[in-house]
Amino acid sequence: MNTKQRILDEALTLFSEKGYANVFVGDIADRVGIKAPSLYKHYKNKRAIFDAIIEEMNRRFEEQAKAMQINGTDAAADAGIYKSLSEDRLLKLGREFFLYYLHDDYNKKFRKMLTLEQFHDMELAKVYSKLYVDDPLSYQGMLFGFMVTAGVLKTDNVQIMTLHFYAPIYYLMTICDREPDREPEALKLLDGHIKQFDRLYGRNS
Amino acid sequence: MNTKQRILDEALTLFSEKGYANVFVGDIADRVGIKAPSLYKHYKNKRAIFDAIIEEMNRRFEEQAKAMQINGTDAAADAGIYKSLSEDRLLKLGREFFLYYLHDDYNKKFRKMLTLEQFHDMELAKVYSKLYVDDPLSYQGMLFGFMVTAGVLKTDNVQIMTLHFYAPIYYLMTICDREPDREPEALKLLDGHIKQFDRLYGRNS
DNA sequence: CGAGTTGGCTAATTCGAATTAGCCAAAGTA
DNA sequence: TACTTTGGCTAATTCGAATTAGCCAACTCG
Repeated sequence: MNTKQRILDEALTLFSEKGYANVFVGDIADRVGIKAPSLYKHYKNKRAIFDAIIEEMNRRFEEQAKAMQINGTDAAADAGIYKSLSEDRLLKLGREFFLYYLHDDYNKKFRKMLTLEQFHDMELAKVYSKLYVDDPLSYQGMLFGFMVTAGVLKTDNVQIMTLHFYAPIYYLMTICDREPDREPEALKLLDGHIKQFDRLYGRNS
Repeated sequence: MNTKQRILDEALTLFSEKGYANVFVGDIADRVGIKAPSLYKHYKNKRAIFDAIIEEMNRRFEEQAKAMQINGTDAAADAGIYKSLSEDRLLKLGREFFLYYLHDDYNKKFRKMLTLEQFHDMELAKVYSKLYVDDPLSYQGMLFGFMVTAGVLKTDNVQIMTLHFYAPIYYLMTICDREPDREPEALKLLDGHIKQFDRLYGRNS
């Protein structure tokens, strides 16, 4: 009954593993448990499946953004919560963020798919940059801005500080996407990174 | 006469732009200025072209590694040169490294191609990680190790410090690969990053 | 010189994958 | 109940792209 959605899910899985061009309509159909021609009852053609995935991601993303904005303004109003930020807490937050993005099935697959398709047209490049480069940076930048105001972090350039926090996380994430075996190693580095970050920028530096 | 090499060059260009699966043998032939079937006088099939590109990269890389090893041991012997490292000099080095990797035609194309193919098999994943993740980190880690010894940089964890230096460079490089228009922005961030890095880890921090 | 090799070409051939045609049963609905 | 829609299937069809066959001119070197 929800075949239409199942098609998107299975297609995303396949696209994220092999890239759009290497996935056959028949592969998707197989995984859904139908025959290739049946798939055309739901989508005009292969490309439409891909486009629907991108659209779904946009939809999900906007929901999430809305939710985060609410959190954000709450947080701004109540800057007090940042004052209590200890190294342990920063560590926990960083790790949670990392593991969520890394393991969340939908995020992981979508990110891998976009990685493989990012050079195909400008629009996809923009989506990639937005989701994995610019938005995380500006969101974290906002949080760090509060923390600087609250005196928990010290810097005269929040943007660069945020880059110093996020770039290693991004770097480690790409490693894990490519070689999942290396996750333990990456997690160890992540901890080292955040601890060191706290030492460099934290209250008592 | 050097058609065989021209094929590799044009194929690399195309693969880096569109990915292996979206490039037709005829496209490559067109750019070389021959007909598709003629191409088979030089390579057994399309895959063999791809493999030859990878092999060539391995060859080039080993040459370069050899050259760097010589430089490396020289440098170790003469640690004095690191003592004179100023912020300006670090900035210049970082920027040169960045721009070289970013613009050097062969590096750029090969990196983009691997980006698109990295999930197709473990071997390619390994090549990617080696070239753009592990080797830069360990090479720069070595240099920074000397600098720490020389007292130019201060840290109790060279590996994390190196991650803090390299991850932003990697992050900015992926932006420029995806959206070349953003290079000016990336260069500004690069400068900010290196200056801040120097302030955080440099002699007078 | 003259046989052989090289590297190009045109004209097939093959083949795999996307898509269409057209049938049918079950579910929904007037 | 009878008509329509939905979503599945099998059997074409189409078509594009990789590869092969087989021809030929130019170069190579004994």
